Amino acid sequence: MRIITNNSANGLGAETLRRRGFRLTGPRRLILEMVQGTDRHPTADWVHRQVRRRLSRVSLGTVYRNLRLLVEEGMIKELPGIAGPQAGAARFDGNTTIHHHFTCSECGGIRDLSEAVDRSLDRRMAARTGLRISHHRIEFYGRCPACQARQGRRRRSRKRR
Amino acid sequence: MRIITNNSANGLGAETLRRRGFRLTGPRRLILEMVQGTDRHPTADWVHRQVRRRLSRVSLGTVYRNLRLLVEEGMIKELPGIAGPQAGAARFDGNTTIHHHFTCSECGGIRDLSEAVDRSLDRRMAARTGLRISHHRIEFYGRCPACQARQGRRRRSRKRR
DNA sequence: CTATTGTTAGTAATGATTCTCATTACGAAC
DNA sequence: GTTCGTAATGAGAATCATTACTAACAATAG
Ligand SMILES: [Mn+2]
Ligand SMILES: [Mn+2]
Ligand SMILES: [Zn+2]
Ligand SMILES: [Zn+2]
Repeated sequence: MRIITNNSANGLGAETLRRRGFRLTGPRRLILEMVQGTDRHPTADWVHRQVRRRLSRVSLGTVYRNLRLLVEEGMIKELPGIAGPQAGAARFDGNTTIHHHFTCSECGGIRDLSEAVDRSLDRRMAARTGLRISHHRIEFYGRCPACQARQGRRRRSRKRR
Repeated sequence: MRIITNNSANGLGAETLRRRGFRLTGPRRLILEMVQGTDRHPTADWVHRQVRRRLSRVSLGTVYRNLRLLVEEGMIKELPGIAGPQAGAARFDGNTTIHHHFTCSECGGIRDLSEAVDRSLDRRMAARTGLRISHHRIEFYGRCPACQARQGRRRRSRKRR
């Protein structure tokens, strides 16, 4: 067979790739694994650094190219810009289920919130406005525990993303 | 007096400027007016084009500088990245009240939603997660009436922002 | 008047992302 | 296994949005 044998965990992944005739190449598999294997909603740059630890020759262009491809295939998602420090860089999410986020307005860290999504909100809003709504996402903001710990001082300390 | 005489409508504006010792200069006033005078959540580039119709020599740098300043002063807000086409450019909002948005996933247009904001959601979420939440914003997605009109065909037609 | 501070236009510099192109890896068919 | 068409990649140029820097000017304080 010409595609992957393992990776059966994320069934959709391999299946989608096969259907579209894509190969799960070395770089591509690593990129997918990195995004799926973390909950930090990484930037392309972070993924690149991680991938290079295993395949040192992978280029940043390949990382972008494949991230976009994987998003298109629905295997990962892209998080529309986040407020706060470190804005301006795309972030990716291996968790493709619908869920909301908490963003620390100080360090820019993003956490998944497991609370259920209220589909009825879409219906109600649609009814009131006449708009056709496909979905919604809620972004919560505040300071994360870590940032609350190191009180006031040392604010503005941008942390690597 | 050394500041503005009119512009009393958006009281906070003039007041804030005076307090901080800022002047409401020509370029600055126009930039503020442009953002406050539209509901299209414009990009810096759009504001620049508008301002130039009145003061043709205003530079893009000045627009950015003042947009950031006005955001810092709380006179306008910046919308953290929006999904869909035309992502990647900051958007500004003259409506400083807390409100939610509807974004057309096809043309990228953004509409204000006047529905009330549920502050209790913050409290409930905070209680459940232990996070300290300052606020939240909800982004609804779908296709706007206009995009629904010109059906299927002519999709992917990026429109100027 | 003179020093200080606020503002600006113009332009160079950045950071993130996309594009281009020559090269390589694969898989299917001889 | 050699050949051939296509997918995928690395390297670097190009593009876009944004910021930084600079020199000149204007308003204000003393
Ligand atoms: Mn997530
Ligand atoms: Mn708005
Ligand atoms: Zn934090
Ligand atoms: Zn639309």
